[in-house]
Amino acid sequence: MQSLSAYPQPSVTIDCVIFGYDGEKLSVLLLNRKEEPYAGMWTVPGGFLYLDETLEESADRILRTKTGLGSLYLEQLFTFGRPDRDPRGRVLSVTYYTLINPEHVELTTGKMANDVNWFPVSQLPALGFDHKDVLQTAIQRLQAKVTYQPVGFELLNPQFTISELQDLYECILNVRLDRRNFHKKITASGILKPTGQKRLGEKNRAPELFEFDRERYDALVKSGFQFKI
Amino acid sequence: MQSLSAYPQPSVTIDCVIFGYDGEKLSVLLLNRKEEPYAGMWTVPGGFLYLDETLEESADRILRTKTGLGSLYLEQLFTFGRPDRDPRGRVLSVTYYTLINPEHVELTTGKMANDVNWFPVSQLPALGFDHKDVLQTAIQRLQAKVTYQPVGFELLNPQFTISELQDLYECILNVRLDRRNFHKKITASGILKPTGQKRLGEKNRAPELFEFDRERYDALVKSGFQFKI
DNA sequence: ATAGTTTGCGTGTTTTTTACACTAACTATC
DNA sequence: GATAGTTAGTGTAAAAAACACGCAAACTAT
Repeated sequence: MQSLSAYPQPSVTIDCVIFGYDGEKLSVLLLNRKEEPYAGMWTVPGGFLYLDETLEESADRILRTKTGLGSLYLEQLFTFGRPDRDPRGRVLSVTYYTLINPEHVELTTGKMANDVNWFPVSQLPALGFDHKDVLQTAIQRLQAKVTYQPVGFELLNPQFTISELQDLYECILNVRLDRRNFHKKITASGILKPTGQKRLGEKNRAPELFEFDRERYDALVKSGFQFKI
Repeated sequence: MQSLSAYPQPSVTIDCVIFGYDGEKLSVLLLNRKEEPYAGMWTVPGGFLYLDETLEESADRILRTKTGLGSLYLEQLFTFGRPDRDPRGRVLSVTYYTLINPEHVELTTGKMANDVNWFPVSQLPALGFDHKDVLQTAIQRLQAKVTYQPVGFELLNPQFTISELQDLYECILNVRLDRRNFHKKITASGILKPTGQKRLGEKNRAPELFEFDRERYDALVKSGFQFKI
């Protein structure tokens, strides 16, 4: 059995695109780099893979260390591998992405970075490495995914109104949807669990509060159901 | 600027799932391994990444060397990275997949393998490494993709009949479609270019021959068109 | 009580999907 | 060269889904 060291070995980083939705706009979490290369520039949080951890474990560790976020549900996005993408040498980047509600988490700037911050996807700063490509790929994937799977519920409070959900969809897809048809479609889909409660206190009719019915959703998926907006 | 060698480096292989459709069934190209680990078992064609080539260039080189196939349109599938997936040590696998017509290509068994052969996806042999997972992921991806993008045309002759196209879709998706509705839908989509010719010689009405109109398809995609079966 | 606002429900219209019938065109055979 | 057998191509009606709205109900502010 031939030894692995007979073959040249690249370095591998795990980079994570964290999308955030604050009720108004879609943002992404970026780190300001303290070290070369690209010191002072912004990048998606990432770090080198250790040899004894899975890709997902690595992503979790890196996010905890650099941003204070942990236990996120991450989905693999793409592996970037242009030979010149890192000036230090050959570095592959296995990327992951997820969606969170920025108001539900607390950020901690790890000691490797100058700063950690949210940027609206419509106003991104200059990015280091090939992270512009990474973000573009992530946004495309998110848009594609959101139309046929109920992602996005993580971004809302556990109890939310249909209008809040609609705002989220409009924001991610960058479209405008008819309020009444959205209401009909989403309630008919069977994945919203009515709580029977209302949100009072606003200066108009109190909307009903719903929860995402994951059990029901999983059951529907099993029997061939396809979520569609 | 810190050196890359401060971090442990895994090995990286590129593995390719080559689907083939011969007019009847969906198959996949497998190699019988000559060397340890998993000598004598079947795996998807793959090899180690060199440091000066892109991931796609690597895939192309590996396929040429091991199967004789070159210049295929490959799409990235997933990166597998369980720490125990290779007994020799930490090896990531960046996987690619594509679809070809086995009758249009000639296979060459590289000197690293005992044999190269097609296997129907419904009758797979025991597979080395985690290639069972790789194939399962690839089939799922292919099925998802084929429903909203016109992949599959590569598997047919440049000129094909609508029935041939339908057979292909039924085979990949493993469903049965109504002949007349399929005909209507696919001709209405505007991505088939009529050739005005017919295929004679069979013992029934001669069907019209079509070509895939890639120009028209690209134009449609640009203006927001979504192909759907 | 009333005005202002947003929610929830209803309804008619258009488009898409589905199911199925029938005729046309080709080959093989007598 | 007529006829049977087979698959190709077209049509059409019903069902379902998508779309475009109207309107009353429910809440707050005044």
